[in-house]
Amino acid sequence: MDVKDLCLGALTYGDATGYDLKKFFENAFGHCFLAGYGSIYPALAELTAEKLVTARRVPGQAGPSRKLYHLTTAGRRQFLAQLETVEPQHKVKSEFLVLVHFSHLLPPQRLNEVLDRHLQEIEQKLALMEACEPRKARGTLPSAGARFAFGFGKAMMTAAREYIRTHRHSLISGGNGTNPSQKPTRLRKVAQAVSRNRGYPNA
Amino acid sequence: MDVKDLCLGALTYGDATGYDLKKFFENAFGHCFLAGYGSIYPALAELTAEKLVTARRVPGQAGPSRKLYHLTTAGRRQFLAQLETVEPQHKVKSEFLVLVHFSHLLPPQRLNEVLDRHLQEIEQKLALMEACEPRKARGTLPSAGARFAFGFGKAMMTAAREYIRTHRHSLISGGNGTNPSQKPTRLRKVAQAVSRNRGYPNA
DNA sequence: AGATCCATGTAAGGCGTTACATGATTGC
DNA sequence: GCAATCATGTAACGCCTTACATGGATCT
Repeated sequence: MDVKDLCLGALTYGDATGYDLKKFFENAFGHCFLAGYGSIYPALAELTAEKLVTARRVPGQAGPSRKLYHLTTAGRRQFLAQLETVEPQHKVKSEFLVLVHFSHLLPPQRLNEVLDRHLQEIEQKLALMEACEPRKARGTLPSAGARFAFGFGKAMMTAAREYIRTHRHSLISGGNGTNPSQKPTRLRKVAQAVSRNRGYPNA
Repeated sequence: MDVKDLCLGALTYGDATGYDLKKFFENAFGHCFLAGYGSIYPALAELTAEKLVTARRVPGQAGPSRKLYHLTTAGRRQFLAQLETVEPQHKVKSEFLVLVHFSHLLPPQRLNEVLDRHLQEIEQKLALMEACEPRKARGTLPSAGARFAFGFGKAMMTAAREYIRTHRHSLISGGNGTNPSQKPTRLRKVAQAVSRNRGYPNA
């Protein structure tokens, strides 16, 4: 599932410009799938070439010349097929957690900054989601799926916030800083602690 | 923060081979930062060229010829500097949530499969984490940071599981399938519902 | 008048993923 | 003997990110 598919999906809700799509992605998928203009416009060009969408120029109007994209029947069919065949992955890439993992190598002040900033970001995103909540916002997205995905995001962020709030003390109390007085952990032991790992592909 | 940095970080725990590093990443960062051999070996080669690590061949021994990597002083210094300067991001890319968002376009059976499989995966990862829990596993990683990062991952997965369990009914009850009887949502309206979006970069 | 929004694109580069290639050793 | 584990690497490809380039319209 790439940006092209996401565009097809978004266009099931109606015609839109590349610019609209970006905004839509921020509102509807901000917590689970971001895409920038640098991905969207090339994606739309390819989709047009594949006849999965059609482009219609809308010159007059307010603002600069726009290009309204429209989902074709083939495009809709392809999207539905895609939905049935992709294996739904859920990946987290968190430099934040890596940093925290190594908090014993961090100056306490920096650690606090990192923690505070992360809490702030969570608060911010939560507020943003609140603002375009499916049920009450104008231009509602009423589908049960949209509500579920939204609620999921909110649940995750709330849980993250709670965890940080209730556990951050454990990071600061355990006298850290530049103190190298711990008996070194052997990496190889840790690596082999759990042998047969089903669940992680090679590559 | 890329795979190179992660390797430096792991090597603060002691010397290791590329193979060990992969295992270590799975155990310690499986829930927040995965890396495959295709990233790790090139990363180690570059780090060696930059003199941030040194490689020592260990020929005899059991198994094939191994290369033990060792963090140099410069490497350690660079890692510490990195920890202080990187901005800690936390990104989620979830095709799962996208799929669920569009559940009204999915056959109910497929939806259930997707949900069940995701629950299964959560359960699996939870079990895996349980197995290499910092406190009780051999080769313990005793740092408060490691415990925090671990607990965070567990909290997220538990929250996800609970959310899916308690809300999945809302996806199935609302008669979906191939029923196109809803008044169409205008995408442009949704896109513009929340205007000034602080928090998402352009690009 | 200046900032911000609307709007569309291109180009290079970065980084990771996937697939391929190889081979010894250990356990069943 | 066969499968799995240990072990190291390469090469191509894919996809996104970042930066650049441009310009009218609206709001303050």
